[in-house]
Amino acid sequence: MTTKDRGLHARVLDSLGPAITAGEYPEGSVLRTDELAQRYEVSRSVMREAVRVLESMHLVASRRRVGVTVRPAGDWNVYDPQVIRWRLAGADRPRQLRSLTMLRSAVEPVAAGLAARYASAEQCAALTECALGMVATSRGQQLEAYLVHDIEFHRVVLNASGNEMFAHLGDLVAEVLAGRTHHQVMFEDPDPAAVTLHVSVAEAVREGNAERAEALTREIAVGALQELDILAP
Amino acid sequence: MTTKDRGLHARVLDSLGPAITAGEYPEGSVLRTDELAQRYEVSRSVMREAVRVLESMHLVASRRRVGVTVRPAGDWNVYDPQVIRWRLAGADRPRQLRSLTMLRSAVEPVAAGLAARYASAEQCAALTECALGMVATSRGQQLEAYLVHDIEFHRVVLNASGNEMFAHLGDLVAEVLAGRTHHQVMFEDPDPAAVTLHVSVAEAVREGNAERAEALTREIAVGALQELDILAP
DNA sequence: TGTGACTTAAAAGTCAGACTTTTTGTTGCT
DNA sequence: AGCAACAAAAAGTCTGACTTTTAAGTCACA
Repeated sequence: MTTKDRGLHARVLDSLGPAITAGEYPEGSVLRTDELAQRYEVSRSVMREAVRVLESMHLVASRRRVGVTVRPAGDWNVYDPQVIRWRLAGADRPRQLRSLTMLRSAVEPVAAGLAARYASAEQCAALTECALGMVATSRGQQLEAYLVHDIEFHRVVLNASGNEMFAHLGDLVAEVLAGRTHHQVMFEDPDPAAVTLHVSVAEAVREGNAERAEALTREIAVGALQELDILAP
Repeated sequence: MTTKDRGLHARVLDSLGPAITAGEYPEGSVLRTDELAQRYEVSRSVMREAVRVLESMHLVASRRRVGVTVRPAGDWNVYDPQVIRWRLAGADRPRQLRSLTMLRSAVEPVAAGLAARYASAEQCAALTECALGMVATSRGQQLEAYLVHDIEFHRVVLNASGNEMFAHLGDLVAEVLAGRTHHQVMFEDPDPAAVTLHVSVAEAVREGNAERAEALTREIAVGALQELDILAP
């Protein structure tokens, strides 16, 4: 079962979406629903549903008598998880990772500050557990296990901020961290300093020290930016 | 033409989308496509297209033999402009404005810092123009004109950051600022301090002083948060 | 030559109906 | 009580006919 059966239209999207975000059809290209339906061997109804979804992502615009035209990349819903996944799978993955990392660097420190104020006892416990897990797996080529704890750590912080917009960045951060581990230069064990910082953040949140939590998370962010050579001279 | 003719399915969405985001159908509610099609007096095909769009926004999930079930609010694509508009039009508008303002406060300072490094000459000019426009309209009940300049100012900053994720928050910030002017206590002229800060940010960006631009924008952000009573005791 | 009104045709949009597939819940047997 | 077969409900799919919008071409007239 290569393609999970979420319906025909979804299978079409899995192919057409990445093609568009990869720039395979340049901005302004005109597609015709009937032709697409033939190409993908589905009925027009199914193709129409797929087009409607692409339209809701602002990837294309459908106009009578002209067809389905590909919109400029600047119009795309870059926060749509689906679009993000498609773009991360494509050629401009590095560029995408930079954008996402910057966003993360801007938001996470603020989220950590809020978490220090609003985190529940359970969330504090979860955070500490994650930090300890990171420490435990930080040496000896246990990158995958480390990644799991790292992702969970950041997800808990974002959730604990109490802001739904921040919380929704959890999946996005997960993608970035996974991408870093899997596609970046990541042969060695993680930076010990980063591990320590995470432990300290958990501590600061537990103590309710918002300013410290924010400052420490900002240090983590700086590290993430430096990894991608985004730094001020 | 009350409802612009973007197709039948769009008209259905204009009604069904807000109903769902307003919590009119509680989490877990089950809708049936056929019934909805009858209720809205459209064909099943049209209703299916509408459902597909709602599905892509993670507002609902469609499963065979059970129907179209409303997903928990935590799953919704809260960054989808359409969803944001629906929610801003609904009852939890205040809550929504808080979330958005927090996000804005986290991102804009960083964006301003980047803008100071990467803004083009045209963008610097536009920024200065906006700031001057704000000064010119800051007194004498010209709130609407002031708003236009304010929105444009922040949009230029976000665009000048060179980060597409930041740039895409332009519309969102516009919504927040418009909401603030139209639905908040905004009978008086804008705070003179805020106006001055905007002028200074334009200055800092022009000089390429990233740290100053960031710090000043952070002050603007603090003001925005204080307006909504989001402040540290 | 230019311009404005009229015609045409291409593509999306809409609809109705028949059929398929998956999944759930029930029933009946051991 | 547990399991297996069965029935029905709802989404999913396909097809074909029809409508609507609108870009583009055409023709007459100034």
